[in-house]
Amino acid sequence: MSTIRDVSKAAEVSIATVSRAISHPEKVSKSTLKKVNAAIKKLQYRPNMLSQSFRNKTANCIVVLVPDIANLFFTTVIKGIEEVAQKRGVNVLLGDTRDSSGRELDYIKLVETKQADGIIQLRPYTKDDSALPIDFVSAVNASGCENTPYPSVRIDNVSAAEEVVNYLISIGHKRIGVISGLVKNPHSIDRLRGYKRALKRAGIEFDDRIVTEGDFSFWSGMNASEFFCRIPVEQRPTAVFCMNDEMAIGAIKGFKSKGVSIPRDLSITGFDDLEFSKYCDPALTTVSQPAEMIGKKSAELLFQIIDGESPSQSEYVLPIEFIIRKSTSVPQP
Amino acid sequence: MSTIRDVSKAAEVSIATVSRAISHPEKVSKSTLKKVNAAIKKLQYRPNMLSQSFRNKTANCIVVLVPDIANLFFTTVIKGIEEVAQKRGVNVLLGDTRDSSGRELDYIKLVETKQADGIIQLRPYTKDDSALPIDFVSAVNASGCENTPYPSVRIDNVSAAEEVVNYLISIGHKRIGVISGLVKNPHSIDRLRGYKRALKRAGIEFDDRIVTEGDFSFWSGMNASEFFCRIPVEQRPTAVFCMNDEMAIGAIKGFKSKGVSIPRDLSITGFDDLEFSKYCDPALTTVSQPAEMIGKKSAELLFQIIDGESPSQSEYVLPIEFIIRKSTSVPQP
DNA sequence: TAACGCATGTCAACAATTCGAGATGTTTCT
DNA sequence: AGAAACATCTCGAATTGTTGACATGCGTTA
Repeated sequence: MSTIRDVSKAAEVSIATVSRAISHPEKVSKSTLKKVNAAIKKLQYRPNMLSQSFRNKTANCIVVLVPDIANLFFTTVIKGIEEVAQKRGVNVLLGDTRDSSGRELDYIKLVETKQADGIIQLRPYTKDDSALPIDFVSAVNASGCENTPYPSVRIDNVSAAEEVVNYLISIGHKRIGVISGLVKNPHSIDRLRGYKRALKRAGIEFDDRIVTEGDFSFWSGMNASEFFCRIPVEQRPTAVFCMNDEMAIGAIKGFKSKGVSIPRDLSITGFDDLEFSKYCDPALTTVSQPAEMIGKKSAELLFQIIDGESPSQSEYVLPIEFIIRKSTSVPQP
Repeated sequence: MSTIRDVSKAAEVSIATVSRAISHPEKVSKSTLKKVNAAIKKLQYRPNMLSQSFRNKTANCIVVLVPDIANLFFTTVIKGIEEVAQKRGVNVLLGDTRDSSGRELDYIKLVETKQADGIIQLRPYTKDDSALPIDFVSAVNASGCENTPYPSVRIDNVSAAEEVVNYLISIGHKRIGVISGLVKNPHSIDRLRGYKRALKRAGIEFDDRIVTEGDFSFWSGMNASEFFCRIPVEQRPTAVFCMNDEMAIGAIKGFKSKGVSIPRDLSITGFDDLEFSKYCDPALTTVSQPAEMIGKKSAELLFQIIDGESPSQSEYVLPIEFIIRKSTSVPQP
């Protein structure tokens, strides 16, 4: 492989001139530029980015920590991140952590050892979170929750959940069940708070007997439907607030197989607005997150931090959209 | 951030000794090793990998070109790749190409500019494929097709398809339809060849009126079911060979909604064995690819190439498993 | 002719590794 | 005992590809 030295020889100029011809062509006379370009072409020269990075003390690479790379919501966020990174000529290294903090630490090591310039963490930060020693690295949290101790871009989970439940109440529901994610998960905590807030506002008492825990998966949604079917009809909720779309879709499938008609007998709402959610039967009423925008904003924020600019805001709360489709209706009398 | 120089000062030894203490501790006396480690700890020293990579002329990083990062089959292959790479201390950069050759070229540039040491391409190679100028970079093709002009790890699509169709014939089917992927796709081409080979062996004539083109998506499978329903019953196939699971599941959904019972009225087979395929109703008869093994093998192969060893084999064809579940049965008389 | 601008060249710096050489200590042989 | 041979450990210096600060040389203009 040819180096800048070979080019300088072939073009009969100094190394510095070649370097300038590449990165600051305006500082080089047209005739030399021509010579240099000809030599570059002839030798098929490609600047060694490794050396460049080394010299400039930046890796031109950021890491995105993804808990689950197959999750469609994340891939959309990543798309937003990549768009911004690409404009800057920065590579995006996807770190599939599979919810393992060991793997997460491995990726953080990349930043500590200068192989990457910063990190975007795509998971909610929990209070006792030791995984990310952020003091030494540039990091941004995307699609997390309140109280993240470092810069973040997210939605207001509390208000979003509240809006959903407010809607259910407004169309006449009084007993509203919940299929929660894992109860320790910050998203679950925030969304449950929103749920409670809406109840309180309407003067409905919270009843933990119609709240069940899932794990955000399709199957846990299906299981949860059994939980509700075991409740005597008169005590059974007329609507169920699911903390994500996957569980909502699982629940719909479960209820349908037990002869519960959605939305006639039971209204169901989701959270996330997956691609599939508008096609399922019935189309799901849900909360749409601005996933791509979350990605873009968090990348922009990270680059500000890497550049050493103190960002004007260190917490961006982006607006959500509540989408009413066919899985909700007024309760049967 | 502290450098090796700071450590050498703190430990009162030379830089060379610190370097050895880290990478060849057995060559350093115990007393110096102690001093050095103490200094490293005190200064929180982390070796600058960028500098290391630069010196060693390797980036310790490989790129995996993925057409669609949300595809479960690919994520399993990636898991296999990551496992092997991790053992070697090499990072895996996921390049989501979204089937754009422009993006693919961007990632190849990483190898040309030494930011990565090699590439694993996760898509079938087509004849007129200009995207990967492999002459200059270490590259391996994974889960592609026959006639890939550079080292590859794959299954035998032709034989796999043949095995499926042989089975359908063996249980009594004589008219077997096809839901193909895009007809120019090498996978479609190979699988269709296997289909034809099985027909020929059984003395059944090929009939292109019961072959329809999809695009490997759920929706195209559903559409295809309409295509078959429009065929008069007596000319309609008794079994349909789908070129992947997604389309098979779409087709099952489509047929069921039109009152066609699977497998009583019609047998359906898939290809890939997605996680979901054993849970769908009826559970799908399909071809299981050794996805994780494909990942592992291709990573091992790539590392051999990077190390300059000429691999003993440049084409690995891994065995598949044909899994008979509930979506196939003997045809109705 | 001094001052200036422009194009180009020289050289140091970046952080780590590695080779050859030197220093020190240990064993073996006469 | 003294010297030679050897082993072990450590160090200095060169090396890697690129960049940017500074220097140089040349022609133009005040």
